[in-house]
Amino acid sequence: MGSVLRLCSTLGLLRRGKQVHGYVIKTHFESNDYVVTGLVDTYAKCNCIMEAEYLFRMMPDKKNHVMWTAMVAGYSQNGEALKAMECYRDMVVEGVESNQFTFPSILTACAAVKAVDFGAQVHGCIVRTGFEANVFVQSALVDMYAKCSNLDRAARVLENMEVDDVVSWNSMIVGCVRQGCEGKALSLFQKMHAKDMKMDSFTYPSVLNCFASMKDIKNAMSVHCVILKTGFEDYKLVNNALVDMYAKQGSLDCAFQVFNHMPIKDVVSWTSLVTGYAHNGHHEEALRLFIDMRKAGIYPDHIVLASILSACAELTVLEFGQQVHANFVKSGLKSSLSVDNSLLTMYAKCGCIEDASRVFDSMQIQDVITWTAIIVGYAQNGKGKDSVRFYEQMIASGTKPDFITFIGLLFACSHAGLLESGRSYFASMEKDYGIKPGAEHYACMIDLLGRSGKLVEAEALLNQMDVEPDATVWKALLAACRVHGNLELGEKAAKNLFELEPNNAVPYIMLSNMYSASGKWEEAARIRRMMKSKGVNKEPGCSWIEVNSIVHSFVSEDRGHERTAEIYSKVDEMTLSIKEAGYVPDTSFALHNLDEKGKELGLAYHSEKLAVAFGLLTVPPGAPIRVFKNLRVCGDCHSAMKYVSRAFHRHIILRDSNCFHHFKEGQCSCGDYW
DNA sequence: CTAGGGTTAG
Repeated sequence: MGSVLRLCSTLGLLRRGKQVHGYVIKTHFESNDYVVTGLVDTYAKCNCIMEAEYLFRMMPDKKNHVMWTAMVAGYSQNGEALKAMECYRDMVVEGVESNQFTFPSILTACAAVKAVDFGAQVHGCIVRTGFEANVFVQSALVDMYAKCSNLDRAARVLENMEVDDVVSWNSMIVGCVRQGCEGKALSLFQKMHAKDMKMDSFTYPSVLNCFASMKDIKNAMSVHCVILKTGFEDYKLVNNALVDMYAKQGSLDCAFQVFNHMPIKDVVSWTSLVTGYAHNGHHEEALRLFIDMRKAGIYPDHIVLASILSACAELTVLEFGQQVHANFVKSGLKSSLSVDNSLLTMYAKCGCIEDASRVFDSMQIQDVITWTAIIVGYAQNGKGKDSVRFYEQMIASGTKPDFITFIGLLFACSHAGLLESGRSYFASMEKDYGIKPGAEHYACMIDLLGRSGKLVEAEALLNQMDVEPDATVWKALLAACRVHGNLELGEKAAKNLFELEPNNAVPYIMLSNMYSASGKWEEAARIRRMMKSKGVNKEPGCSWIEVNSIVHSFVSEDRGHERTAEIYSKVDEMTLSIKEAGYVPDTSFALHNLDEKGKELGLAYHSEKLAVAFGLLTVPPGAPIRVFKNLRVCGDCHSAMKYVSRAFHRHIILRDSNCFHHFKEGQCSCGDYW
């Protein structure tokens, strides 16, 4: 019976194991130590930890050390590290001695939950009982220390080993990679070669992972050759690591090639490709691959869901994201921090701050990413004061803010015009949390100071930066100069932008407009000519709206849509009724070389107005109209939208290149400052 | 009768 059970446990044969269990009961062997140990082990290996636990507990008080070990191992192998530790503790309390089988199991459990203190105590017992020469015990120690970020102690155990054990070396390499010590990992791998150690199918995934984070394509390709030569190309995990490594390098063709040659692909293979495409900016392709994965019958896991939701967030495709959310709920997968964080971000980026907030409220635990996401989300949606409220809650909850949190927080302060809070948070980040401000933080501060009319202070802050000002910093300064009519400083900012972003038309247009506004027509024309001669083109303004999963896009005075006639008469109806309510077209946003009537006509059919009119025609009453624009919304359109939201009792959400505008009952969430 | 290591996200 013992050998049959051994076979069942090794092969994971649950049904045959249950048959043996029935036979054990029939033949009254249910109190035989050897037999019950075998059953405990079989059930544990078949992921039936409850049954294993039941049999273990039903045994009379005195259980031998082998059965205890089987139970500890069972918990550990079923991902119940804490229970494994509890069980081991009970074993020690009962006075049962551990052996060379017990220690590796309990150390694995410690490694899984990074319980380095518990692990170190076990290490003490190992030394006391003389098991430290056992190679299984040693490798488990190396792995435990490495996983608990204690590379030094791991290395010490490794160095004291008498044999060159590939398992221990593999563990050490993985530990180094996870700690960001890729160089150490690589030199270990080279040492393995020098020692002529036999690599196995576990070595390659770790080493490839190392090359992936080092972006070392040359070495990676030669290892790929070795893999082919030594016959390791049939291992799924090796191939998954290859796909991931090539995808992370941006060599999507190579990644795809390896992927296509794999006879069996699992969710990890697909995820590596999906994230590879997403990271290289091909978000649509990532969504398409996700659909292909589902068609291939692969069920998504938490990781692929988190990636796909962040692709949805990047593309602001709300309906796709909602479907992914719905499928996640239906799938019965347990909710997880990473998926919830991605859902939260997706909703916030799509302008659904209420849904983002609902996700936040539903979460059992929040980490720094959660808090940062909600802070940024509220700020992007024009509710900077709520962001600040969440930041204070975060601090009260004991979560430490990081570099990114402060970008979100300062962004919130600047968009809400919270000058004093912004100043004090900016000072606090280095003083209280030791985080050195980066260009991103300075850009927010300069934006905040600029909006508050403190141009002198903004310039002073720029001059005292200890990091090189990047384009975002100069853009913030330029925007401030435009609002406050400071030509001289504006020229300086624009000139820096011409160099940093030579293909960006925005600084040319802004500077030219600033010249026009102060009557310097010659200068304005000169900038336009300069722009033309450098071949820089203004990106055409474009707005779009998603209705029933179809995207309808419009440019200014667009007549290409099949319902053009209806759309234009809706725009005219819109204009007429908001004029009655007091709207006056702001012709300062129109072209200069037209008379008043011509200017007004030029404004009337801007892309965002066409998209909103289409929304009024197609989106059911009561539902919000969500429009996206590639550029900043024009001032006249912004004013018109406020009136439309009141006259038509509609919540209009317009996401432009800068932020979300929530128009409701004649008001905009941005407070008219954007 | 009982034991150790690998790949995917943010």
